[in-house]
Amino acid sequence: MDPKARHAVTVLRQILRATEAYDRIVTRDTGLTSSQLLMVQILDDVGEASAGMLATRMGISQATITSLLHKLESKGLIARKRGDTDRRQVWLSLTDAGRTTLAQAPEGLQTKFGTRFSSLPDWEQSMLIAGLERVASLLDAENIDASAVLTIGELGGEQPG
Amino acid sequence: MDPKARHAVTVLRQILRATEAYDRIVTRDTGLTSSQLLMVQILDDVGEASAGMLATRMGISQATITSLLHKLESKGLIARKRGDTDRRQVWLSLTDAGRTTLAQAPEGLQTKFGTRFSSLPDWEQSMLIAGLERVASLLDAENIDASAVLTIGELGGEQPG
DNA sequence: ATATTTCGTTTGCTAAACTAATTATCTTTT
DNA sequence: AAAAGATAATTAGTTTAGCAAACGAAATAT
Repeated sequence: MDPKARHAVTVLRQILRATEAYDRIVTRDTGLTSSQLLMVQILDDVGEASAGMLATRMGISQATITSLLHKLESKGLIARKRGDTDRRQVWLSLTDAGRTTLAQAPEGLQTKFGTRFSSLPDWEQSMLIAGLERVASLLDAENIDASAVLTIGELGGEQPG
Repeated sequence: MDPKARHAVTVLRQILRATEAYDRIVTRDTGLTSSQLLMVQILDDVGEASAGMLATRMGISQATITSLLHKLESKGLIARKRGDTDRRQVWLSLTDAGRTTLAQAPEGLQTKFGTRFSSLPDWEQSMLIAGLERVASLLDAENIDASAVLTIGELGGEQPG
């Protein structure tokens, strides 16, 4: 692999790591981990959602949703309600406490990074965004998902699925 | 928050999520998690490194290095050797099996992001890396506290601590 | 010689995420 | 209507990353 490509990957990982470290701070401040925060934010967005919908939207499994839900429920931030038409479903929504917490913990990652970002000169903001979008397109999860497995399957003996 | 800042955050999220999804695929296909793979790659790069150097380079704690090391050692990919001049140090290097695995495994990263990235014109590669590093520094700034913030520029009213 | 620092390891914890199996409920098919 | 199948959420159990704190061993400073 090109040295530059490798370097790019390294920096990407640094960003990941920085974000994680960042998350820890947010967690300390808000009492919510980033996944939990995201869940709360989405619920604030959509008002109400079933567990499965959240799973899809967050890109994680239902089991993980359940476990996040436990935590948020025990903190009193989310309420659950059995579905009317379909009693298997569990509808989730923010409690008042949830909304309050969200209002106080405004946007976690967004605030600080956003503030710093906003203070950059306009041309640099544009440039960074363009770069990030480029990287995102290079990473593009869907594309990878479909084709990568097939490509790689030829490597060794084992076949996923 | 600025629309641009918000947008930047959104794209950043996309990148994070894409990367995570990506990691899962790489892990499935190579048998190495992304952290493990990175460790192997670095060792391939530098030939030999002490545990502490790896920790610094990877941006994780020594304790975590040790635990990754255990896994890679048990897979026979990495060998350890006590330092000659300083016997506290542990020098790590790839075994033949490690090199072999890496030679087969990198398809995961190469075929997609790496290949795509490598195919970009050189100036764009440099630009993207610079942008990523900038973003990393923005994310990191909060962590590293006031001193780093100054390096980045006059940012705004807020003072950590 | 003694104290301090440094390097790596161990221990013990948190949190996310997965899979597989289970329960409860809906939907089809017979 | 009863049996079979599909779907929603949960539970159980596992893996992995990561950290901090305590610790032993070795190097360095006093």
